[in-house]
Amino acid sequence: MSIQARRERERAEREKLIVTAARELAEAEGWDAVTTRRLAAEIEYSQPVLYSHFKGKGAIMAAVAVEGCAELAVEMRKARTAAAGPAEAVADVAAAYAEFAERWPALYDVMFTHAVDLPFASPDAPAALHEAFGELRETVRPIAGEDEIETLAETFWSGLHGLLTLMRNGRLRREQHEHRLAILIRRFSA
Amino acid sequence: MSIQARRERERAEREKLIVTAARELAEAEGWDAVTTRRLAAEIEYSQPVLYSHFKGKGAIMAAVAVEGCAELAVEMRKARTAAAGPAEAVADVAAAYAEFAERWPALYDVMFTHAVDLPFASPDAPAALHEAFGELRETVRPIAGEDEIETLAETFWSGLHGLLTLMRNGRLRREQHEHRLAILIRRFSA
DNA sequence: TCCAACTTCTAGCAGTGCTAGGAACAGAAT
DNA sequence: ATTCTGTTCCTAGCACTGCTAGAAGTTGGA
Repeated sequence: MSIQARRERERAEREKLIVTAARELAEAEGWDAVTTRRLAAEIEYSQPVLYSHFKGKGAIMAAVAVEGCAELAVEMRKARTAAAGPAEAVADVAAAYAEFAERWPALYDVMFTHAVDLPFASPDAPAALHEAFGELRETVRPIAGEDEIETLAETFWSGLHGLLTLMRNGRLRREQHEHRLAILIRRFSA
Repeated sequence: MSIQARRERERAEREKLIVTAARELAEAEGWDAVTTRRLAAEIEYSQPVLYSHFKGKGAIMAAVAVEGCAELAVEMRKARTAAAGPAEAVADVAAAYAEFAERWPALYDVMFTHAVDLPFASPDAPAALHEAFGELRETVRPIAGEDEIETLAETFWSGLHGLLTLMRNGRLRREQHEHRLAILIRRFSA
């Protein structure tokens, strides 16, 4: 029994290692650099080992995405609970979201831009996804007015997401980022 | 002279053919299906011909993106000039934008999601890009309040872009689309 | 008819995600 | 101590990608 337990533990560690290596490599050199060969070399195993853990490269990316969602949820929760009031919470959570996306662009991409096949807006989405969205929902709850909360949260999220993605791929003037963020927050807090 | 003119004309036609074929293939089967081999077969020439017109696949995608921007600009202008007033213009242009993105998802992707290397938020961006953004700018001008118009346009655009992209890759509940659009418009028209 | 210039194609490179089949290893049984 | 058995792992290879060098073909003018 014990030796099988050790094996399973080691397997789990290696799986974690794969996800971490993929994430770090993506963050350092972009997702294009994350090839199965390169990733295999990074974890010092051969390619087929990856496929004994994950169905394919997409599944590895999905695992990274889920990890990212969990961390984003933590960041937003910290911002929300530390805020002085509802209006400040909106601003602080938005800032936390933007900082997260700016600090981990590759991670952010795989979470919300790349087409990883994960159930998202549905009950059987991974818990981390629900947690992250839940933070947004709780943040906008006090400023909902007559709007349906869940839908408002989706809309506010879209605003943030649009700002970040369009800026990151060069569609928006970078130096206006803070101004745009302020406009979005003001228009949603009113 | 004349025969050289004919050759240049034929070359231009073939270039147009490449762009059109790429666009149609992408729209029919997604950008993953747009390989240089497939595209070459579609236009009934060999692969290297593509490279005599464009620097690479990325340049072909960029050409499709520019074409898309021009069409989007036309759609938005129609919506804006036909609107009864400033508030209606915002709603109608937003709707036109959303409909465009929904009708041509692959085209929309290459315009604003894929990392085609085109200058965007800069003076030397293609004219079509300026026209499209100009429509957004003119639309929000009357509702700017104390916000800087260009920056407000960027922010409103981000909202629309976020709504469309997050919905299209499954991050948002599709059936709430109209509600989210209404919330965005209301929050920006106020 | 020959030539020069241009156009277009064939064939190939190095890289991708993924997988079949065999080698090497472990622990258990003799 | 040795053989057996089942698992783990790697080598080698598939069909594909974007891209390109160099050969083959075509064209219009001398």
